Amino acid sequence: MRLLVARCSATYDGRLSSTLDEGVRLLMVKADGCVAVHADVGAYKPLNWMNAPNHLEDEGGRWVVTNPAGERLEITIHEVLQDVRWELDTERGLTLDGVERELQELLAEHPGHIEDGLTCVQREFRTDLGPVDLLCRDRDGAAVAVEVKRIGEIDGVEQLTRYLGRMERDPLLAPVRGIFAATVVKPQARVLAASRGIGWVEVDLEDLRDAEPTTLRLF
Amino acid sequence: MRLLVARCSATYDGRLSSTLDEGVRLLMVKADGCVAVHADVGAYKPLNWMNAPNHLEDEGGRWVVTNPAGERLEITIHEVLQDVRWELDTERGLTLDGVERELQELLAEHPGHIEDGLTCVQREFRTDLGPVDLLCRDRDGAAVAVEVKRIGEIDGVEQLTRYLGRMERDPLLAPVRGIFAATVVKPQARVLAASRGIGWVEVDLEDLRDAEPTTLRLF
DNA sequence: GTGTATATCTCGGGG
DNA sequence: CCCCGAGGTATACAC
Repeated sequence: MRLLVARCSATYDGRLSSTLDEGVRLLMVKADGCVAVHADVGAYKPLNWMNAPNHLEDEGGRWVVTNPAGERLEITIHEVLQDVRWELDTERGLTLDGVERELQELLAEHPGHIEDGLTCVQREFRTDLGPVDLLCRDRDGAAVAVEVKRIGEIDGVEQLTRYLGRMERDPLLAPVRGIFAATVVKPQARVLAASRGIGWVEVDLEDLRDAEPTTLRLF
Repeated sequence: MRLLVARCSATYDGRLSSTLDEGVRLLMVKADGCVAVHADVGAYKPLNWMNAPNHLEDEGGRWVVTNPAGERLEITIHEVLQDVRWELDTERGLTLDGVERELQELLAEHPGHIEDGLTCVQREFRTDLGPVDLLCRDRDGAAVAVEVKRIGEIDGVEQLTRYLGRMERDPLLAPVRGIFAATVVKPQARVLAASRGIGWVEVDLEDLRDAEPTTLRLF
């Protein structure tokens, strides 16, 4: 990784255009070639950047970074304050827990937390508009499509609505009810779901984690 | 900005949980207090981070970063390779052109590029599900809701559909036609729009920029 | 490669 | 403060 602290300015032309006024910034070039221009504020997002794969033309006082998509980042370097290189790890070595995936797995294991008497038939049930998170049957054997989110917002209701529209056409499934399951369901999502006859439920991640594995119940 | 190159490991607990194996990484602390752990790959996204506002407890071999939301990032530092501080600019100094905002402004100025004879009544017309980009009238005086996107994808059609549903309830507006305007309209968005009786049109940003300001046409 | 869904998204604006 | 929408979103994954 190359860390260049410099007074610089920049222009970007690609998906849109931007100009960056002269100022002291950090230019970070990673081992994979990606370039980022950081100010001393703004979370982790750089002011300008160019991801790999790209080509960096280092003309000393001017960097021209281009990529196969025809985007172009040009950095003019007015004054160099530091220019160092370090060999860092290129392995991520990062493991995540608690993303939507885990929530979906837990709910597939414990569909009763969504609705009493619900059983899970299939995860990632395919429609031609994308996969439904859970295909279930209720206590009466009727099909129930469940969309799972960590945070339940309006987009998730739209997603479920599209899937339901497709599933209704399948005589083996129809009629299909929809349930929107999330740790939090935002107000607008509740309203939209209700207006479309879609149920919604807030589930507790800790409760799910603490729940007995269903397989053990057989013993 | 503090730039610490170190062999370190980390754990994060907050919106989710993660563990980061030991490795050589860059720890970046910006003037606003935000912390980021960068590997030598992965575009501009850090492996771990904690945005401002937060509190950094630097115990030398261990950093504990906490924030008001109760999130916690703990970094164990096994070996320091570099530890420097620089005063960088905290102004962004960045200007963008060609974002959706500009497209919306240009189309409000030149609604004829959307449909012949169209006039713009209002920008950001409020419905209780959010603002419609442009409220227009066609040559016959009928209301037309226009949703503007740089890239026209399926979500934009869903958005416009929601707004239309609300606007249809307003006797002063109904009936309301919908038009989806974007520099590019993706195939699936075209299909969905068509299936809902929503028109779509691809507009050329360069043409719009080159178009005479309508105010000048009066002279 | 396109299309779709997720993200500790980030960021900005409006009520 | 939350809610909502845009983003050069980035990123992973399926087809």
